[in-house]
Amino acid sequence: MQHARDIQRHLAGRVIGRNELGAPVLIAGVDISGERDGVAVAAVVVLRHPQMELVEVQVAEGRPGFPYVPGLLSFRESPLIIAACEKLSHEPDLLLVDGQGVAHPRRLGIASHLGLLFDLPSIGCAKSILCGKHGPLDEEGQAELIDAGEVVGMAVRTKGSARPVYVSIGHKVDLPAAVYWVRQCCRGDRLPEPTRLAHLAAGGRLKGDFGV
DNA sequence: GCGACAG
DNA sequence: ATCTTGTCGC
Repeated sequence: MQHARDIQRHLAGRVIGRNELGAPVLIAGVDISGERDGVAVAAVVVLRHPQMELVEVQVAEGRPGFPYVPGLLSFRESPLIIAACEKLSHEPDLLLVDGQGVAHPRRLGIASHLGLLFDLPSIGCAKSILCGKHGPLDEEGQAELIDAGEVVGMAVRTKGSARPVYVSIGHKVDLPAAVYWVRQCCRGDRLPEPTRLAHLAAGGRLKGDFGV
């Protein structure tokens, strides 16, 4: 599917890497579960900073109309995630995504793609690297993620001695702000609360149901 | 040509 | 993503 890659190269030029994020109050996290009999579940949760209390949860299920292809994740997951987000009654100030932002071969990972579609500040926080490499983490537990000579993200140790997560710009934020907010959202877990809870919700294991 | 490869 | 619990090591 070469066309999908052309779309990414085109949209990448629209990503805003300047920080337009103030102090977000409503932070949304999105994630999608693996298929069950061909059906996947997308979930979006909205938390209120700084208490990180759950404000809203919405889900949407259906058949991913696109296979998993490294680099084309958004074409597989975005439709269901968008369906779930359209049910929200709360408009988030920031979107946290389980996946890469611009730390992507064509600089348009799913976090950037969703940020553009919703015209919302977004941040990508992935559990592993898609492209790029980095040296040892510094005293802050961080190291720049570099691809083709460009700093595309940051490896960030968010908990104890656990392996780092990979933070990158989604849209309308800069890297320092992205790293700052990911750290702000981590509550004793390696992954930020928004995406962690979205993951649980997508798997139908979010305790204390929210009318889902 | 041979690997690497978000979820 | 998924197969899968307790266990070895610092």
